[in-house]
Amino acid sequence: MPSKLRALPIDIYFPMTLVCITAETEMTERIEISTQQIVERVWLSIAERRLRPGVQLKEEQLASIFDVSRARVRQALVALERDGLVTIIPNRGAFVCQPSVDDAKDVFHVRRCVERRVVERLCEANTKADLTRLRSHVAKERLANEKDMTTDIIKLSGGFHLLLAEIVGSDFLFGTMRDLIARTSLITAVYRNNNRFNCGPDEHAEIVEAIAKGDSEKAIRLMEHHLEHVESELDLNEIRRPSNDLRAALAFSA
Amino acid sequence: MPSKLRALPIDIYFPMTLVCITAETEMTERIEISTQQIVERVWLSIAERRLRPGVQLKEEQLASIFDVSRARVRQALVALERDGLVTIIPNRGAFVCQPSVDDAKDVFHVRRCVERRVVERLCEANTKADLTRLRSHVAKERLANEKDMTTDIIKLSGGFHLLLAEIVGSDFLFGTMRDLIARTSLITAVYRNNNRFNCGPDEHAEIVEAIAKGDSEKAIRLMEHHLEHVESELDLNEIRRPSNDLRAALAFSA
DNA sequence: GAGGGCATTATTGTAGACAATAATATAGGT
DNA sequence: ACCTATATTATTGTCTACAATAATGCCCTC
Repeated sequence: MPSKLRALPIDIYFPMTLVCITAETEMTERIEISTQQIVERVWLSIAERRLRPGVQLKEEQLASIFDVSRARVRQALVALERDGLVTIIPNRGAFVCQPSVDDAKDVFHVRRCVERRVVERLCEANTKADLTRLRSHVAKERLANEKDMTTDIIKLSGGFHLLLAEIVGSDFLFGTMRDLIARTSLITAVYRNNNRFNCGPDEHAEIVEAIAKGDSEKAIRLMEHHLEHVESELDLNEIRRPSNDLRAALAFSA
Repeated sequence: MPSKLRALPIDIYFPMTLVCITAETEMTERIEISTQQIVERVWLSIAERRLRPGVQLKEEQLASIFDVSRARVRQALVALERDGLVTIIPNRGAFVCQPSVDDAKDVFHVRRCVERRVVERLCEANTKADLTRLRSHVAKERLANEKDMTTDIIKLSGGFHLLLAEIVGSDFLFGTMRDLIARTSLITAVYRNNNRFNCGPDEHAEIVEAIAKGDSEKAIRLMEHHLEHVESELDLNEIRRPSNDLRAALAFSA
């Protein structure tokens, strides 16, 4: 939410490699992992549905998995709680949130409201550079979809909406979108009724072109339709059983 | 933002007494102060303008002032950073944020957008109990204003907007409003050009009555006018010099 | 006298040990 | 056999000491 966030490229928020060992150094030499990186790794694991709602994130377990101190894990958990992805119960621990059906509707309602405004502002004012960024992003999404790279698909489809907010230029809106997308990921992870992750690149492409033409009315309609589409793919009855294999869930998917 | 927040009464977020020693117990007996309480105390100090932007919040200093361990202070600082009130620079420390003029405009823009929607929804659906709560809140504001109780005025004037969001019933909106109000407090603390704190109770009362009548158009107009009024009282040129007397700033104002 | 490098100091960051708490298993009584 | 009280265990919460880092002041050189 603070300005420093927006200054960084989108990819920083969704890094793929986290515990990486450079080829030059010995295997024994380990790269320190930051709090933010722990947050993002858990974020991704939740979004990819490897970490199920209700699972307890035990501090010591996480500490040993990431090979950091418990203190840093604690910080990361506090941050995740603020993002609405985990719930911390005092003296009990941190658990992956189990968003209710009402929570889901709430999030989608706010998204409709906020993204409508985002698209509106974007139609009023946008540069060629903005459109280039958007189109290149959609192209990346297409590629990821074709190659069936799940991790990338998740990162990029959320990233599209984040990119829209970033281009608008409001730090606060950007932060809000970030929150909303994190929650949406959790919600789709819990309730989605098919194998598609979030939203497809085609609908994104249409929105971009509407923005390019400055057709505010059409862009808003497309965005609303797009969000309704995502919401409609949810099955709001099924409740899934959580598994507790943390290590497997946090492992690399590739 | 999580649901448990909304369940609590508003006052929990703005407690007056923090380090309190009950009359029955010995003075030596000290009541443990929680992380949340540290957050709120700093929050209030910033809102009351006793803690100026740019001031460094040194961990050890805070720890000794509140008589808690540094670990707990650290947690509080992380939380405050999430609220956008302080900036943490690694290996340097935590500083009270210095919102730029652009930040200020950004926050007010989003507030106009969000609160417009809140009022709109409130006009569509509200119960007698809701209106009673709102009116009684405004009454409290009036009282605080008459008696010139600065701390209460700050708490309550922010609390009014928070209450609106709470009644709407969206957890996410509520969380967003909480963020916005925290930032607004900081902004008005830095840039306001007179001695009035935030917004007066009269404009709030008008808004409540418009909602009571279900006059959505008027309510929205009043809210927009109200926010413009608050914004217009800001002097966006003056830059004030920060002082470093932490202990005095965190002391009770009364 | 000014600028740059070095030692000192202040502050944050980390780790590990300990205390407090809640969940679980166990034994005893009805 | 089942419920309850107690002991055990697992987990979180907290504190203290130490390491790493950045800012400050000093001295030396040009």
